[in-house]
Amino acid sequence: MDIQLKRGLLDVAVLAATRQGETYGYKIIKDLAPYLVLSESTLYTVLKRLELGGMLLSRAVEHNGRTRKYYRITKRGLARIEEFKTDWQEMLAIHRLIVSQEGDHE
Amino acid sequence: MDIQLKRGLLDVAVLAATRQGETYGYKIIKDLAPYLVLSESTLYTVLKRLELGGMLLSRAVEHNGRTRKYYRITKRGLARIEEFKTDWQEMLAIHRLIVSQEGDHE
DNA sequence: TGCAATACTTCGTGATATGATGTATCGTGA
DNA sequence: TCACGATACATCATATCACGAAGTATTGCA
Repeated sequence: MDIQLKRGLLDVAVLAATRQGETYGYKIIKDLAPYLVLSESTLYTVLKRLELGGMLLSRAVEHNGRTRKYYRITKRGLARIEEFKTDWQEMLAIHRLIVSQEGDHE
Repeated sequence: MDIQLKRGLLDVAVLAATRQGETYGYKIIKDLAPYLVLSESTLYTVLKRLELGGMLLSRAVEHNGRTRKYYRITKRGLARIEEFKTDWQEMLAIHRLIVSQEGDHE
């Protein structure tokens, strides 16, 4: 689907994926796949951004010889989701504007 | 509201604003203002992009000594709006994922 | 032995929104 | 008359961002 459209949901969708408890990058990709296709480079960029913004906390764990980074959502992360819900109301208004009034012309 | 969220609606909202007949940049800004705040630099960038993509056609008209560019939506522009409606269904699915299942943890 | 899956990282690129700035006219109020 | 806001469009520099490509390293299966 349209990249631009996806952009607004990306961060929040990743945050939502961490709500059920600690999880890690590769698993998030698999979990979100049915809803949202995102590449590894994109996801890890998002995770870094969210951690820098204080919305996620990470913890490195040795797993089968590889490092796995577990992420946990913070209060600020949860607040970000709430903020999204408000923004979504505005999105709905704009969406109505776009799909409505089709019979107005001709 | 969140810039990233707005991005996906920008082009389509501008297209929708041209559906009621020929209109011009400055008027589009005023018309969309209640729903979507966009600066002049953003709007004219969008208009140029849409025209390059064959979704809008422009016509320069002398008006009070200044040039005014009137825009008209094309078939491709209308198709773009239809495409958006499909994408929106996917958006709704992701939105449900984000706002739902809140009771799943703790 | 080779390939796919798992798991994370870095780099370069292209797309994009926006503020700042510029050009030009008209009407209004001090 | 002079400054300012509204009208109207354009360009440039900047910062953000999604993503493909490529790299590193292990496990397990054909």
